[in-house]
Amino acid sequence: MKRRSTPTKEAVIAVLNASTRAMSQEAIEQKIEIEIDRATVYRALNQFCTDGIIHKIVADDGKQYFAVCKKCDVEALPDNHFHFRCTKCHTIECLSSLINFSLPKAYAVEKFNCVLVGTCGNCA
Amino acid sequence: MKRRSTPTKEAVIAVLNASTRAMSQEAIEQKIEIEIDRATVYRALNQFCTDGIIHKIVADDGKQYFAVCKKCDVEALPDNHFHFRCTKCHTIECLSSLINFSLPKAYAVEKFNCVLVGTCGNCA
DNA sequence: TTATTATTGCGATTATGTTGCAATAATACA
DNA sequence: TGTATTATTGCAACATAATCGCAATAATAA
Ligand SMILES: [Mn+2]
Ligand SMILES: [Mn+2]
Ligand SMILES: [Zn+2]
Ligand SMILES: [Zn+2]
Repeated sequence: MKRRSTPTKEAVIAVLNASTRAMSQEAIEQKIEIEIDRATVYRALNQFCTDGIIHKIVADDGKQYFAVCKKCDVEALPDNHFHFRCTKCHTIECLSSLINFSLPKAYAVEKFNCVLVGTCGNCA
Repeated sequence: MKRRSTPTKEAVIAVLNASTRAMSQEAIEQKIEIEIDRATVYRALNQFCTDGIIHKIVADDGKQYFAVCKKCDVEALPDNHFHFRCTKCHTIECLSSLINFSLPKAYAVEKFNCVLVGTCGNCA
């Protein structure tokens, strides 16, 4: 499907680009000046995911978080890094440390969803 | 709170003990002979988690999975291992490989929620 | 300027999990 | 054994996160 540039999509990606953290739909909506419907934000986010512009993390709080994560595009597999969720300031960030793992024979990994949970440096 | 032994709780833990995989509430309910309400199953599962008998994984499909995971009780931190979710047979299993990670200064990890997603040996 | 169709807002819907409450039943103990 | 205590249960209602259908709107190409 062909893509169109719209104020909504520009606003969403602008917020993510300006953030050092992964953000939930709710957090994104709060940062955006204009009013955008929840469903529309999700549609934009899912589209960006499909297009490989951002990636999605599902955290242990059951929510989806989205991040641009500029560092990880050199990796063979997408999202091959840990994330850290701070239970105090309720943020998620992409860590630079790559994921080391070993698998039983014949297992094949396609993607990662790895979150470390605790207290971040700011909140320590 | 004092615990009581009931047919429901026995059934739930029996299913998990008999399984090599982590299971969702839905999967557990299907394995149990008797009819048990959804809320009751969740209450049993949450109680077992509180008591440290089982542990919970939130996968990238947004669902909670529960497993006994006998291997991990020697670890300092709970749940310090990867999980593997097979997108073909819709199961999650605890892997034996421990999680190696490095953190920025002053960060403190309290728990893990790490899932590798792909195709398992059976489905390869 | 016009036609095409991607995008949007809105409401409804799905999916997963939790909670309040009265009825039930497991346990302790007289 | 019989009784009191209260953990547990089933049911319905609720909560939250995310998706979907559809008609209206607007970005793009011709
Ligand atoms: Mn990331
Ligand atoms: Mn496990
Ligand atoms: Zn923090
Ligand atoms: Zn499989």
